[in-house]
Amino acid sequence: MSNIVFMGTPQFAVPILKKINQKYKINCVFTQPPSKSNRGQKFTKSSIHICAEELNLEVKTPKKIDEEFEYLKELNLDLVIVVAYGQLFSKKILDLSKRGFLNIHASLLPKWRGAAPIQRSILNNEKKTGISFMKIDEKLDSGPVCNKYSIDILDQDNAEILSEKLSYLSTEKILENVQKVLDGEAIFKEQDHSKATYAKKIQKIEGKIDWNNSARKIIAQINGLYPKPGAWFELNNKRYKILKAKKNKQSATIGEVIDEQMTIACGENSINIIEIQKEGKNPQLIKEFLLGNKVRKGTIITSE
RNA sequence: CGCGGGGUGGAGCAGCCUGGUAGCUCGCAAGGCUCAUAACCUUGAGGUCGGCGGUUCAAAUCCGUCCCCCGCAA
Repeated sequence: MSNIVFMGTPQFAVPILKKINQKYKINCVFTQPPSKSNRGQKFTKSSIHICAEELNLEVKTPKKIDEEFEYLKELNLDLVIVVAYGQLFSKKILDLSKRGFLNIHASLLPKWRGAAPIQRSILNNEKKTGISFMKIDEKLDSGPVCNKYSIDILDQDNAEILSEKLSYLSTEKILENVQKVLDGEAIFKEQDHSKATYAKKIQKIEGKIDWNNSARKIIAQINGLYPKPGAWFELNNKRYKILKAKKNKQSATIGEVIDEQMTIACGENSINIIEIQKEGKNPQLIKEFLLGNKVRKGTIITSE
């Protein structure tokens, strides 16, 4: 019986944890500590935290992983599996596991190392992305890779859908990779560091739509930032988040509402809004939205 | 106690400030027009105005309280 610890935090990692739990005994699950968040500043547990409790697994939530050095050492670890945990590891910690720390990263490394690979790949209008199984070293997503699996990015893919697809792909491939690593049969190859690019954390301001951009770019922005933080604009001091949209060939003055369906002109072409959310309201299909919100043809939406 | 918006027929909203016959855009049903229609015309059904309590001759509207949804911020 191997000693395995799982470390992860967001929803993306949940199906993967469940899958591993089906086959292996997991000694403990590490995740980020509950933080004050959301409306009313309530303490919120991470998705993995909740899942681990449901699976009756032991949960540890150190602010800094080093706090649990002794605990991890006692476990006499064979393998640590890391999926979007959110902390870097020191050499001291990494040396505690015989087979190292196996990480799933949601990009085709060395491309898009870092925090937001899924969003960045869509924002950048890329055609494909994927997942990489790699061994963690001290630097950010720079360790050697043993397997990569790619997937096409479709026009209708937004960050949520793509995340689900990649998460699903990960669950399909996780067991065979874990087994190989445990058996010492996995072959890890050094990344080509000269080709590394970084997927910086998403900042909320990136969601603000600049209508001078092309429709293509704006749609990438809408899809890449769905559902959070979302791409938005302001009109009459209210914030409107565009959840789904598609490209339209018409063009007009930048930011102009071209028709009664709220098609909005961009720097190049225009976009048809499919789903929209006004601040304080639930998301609505554009048809429903327009029944109660009159946005007249000819209105100019500024990017200020 | 982080800031704020909202809960009104099946859907989306207005009305609330300045209490006094419940309205709009749709949907639905029936009929009409039409070669025909998602178009147009006529008629109709459908609402304890989130719950409870208070003020008042009278509360969707004012006051209190509770429940639920959401945006921002972190």
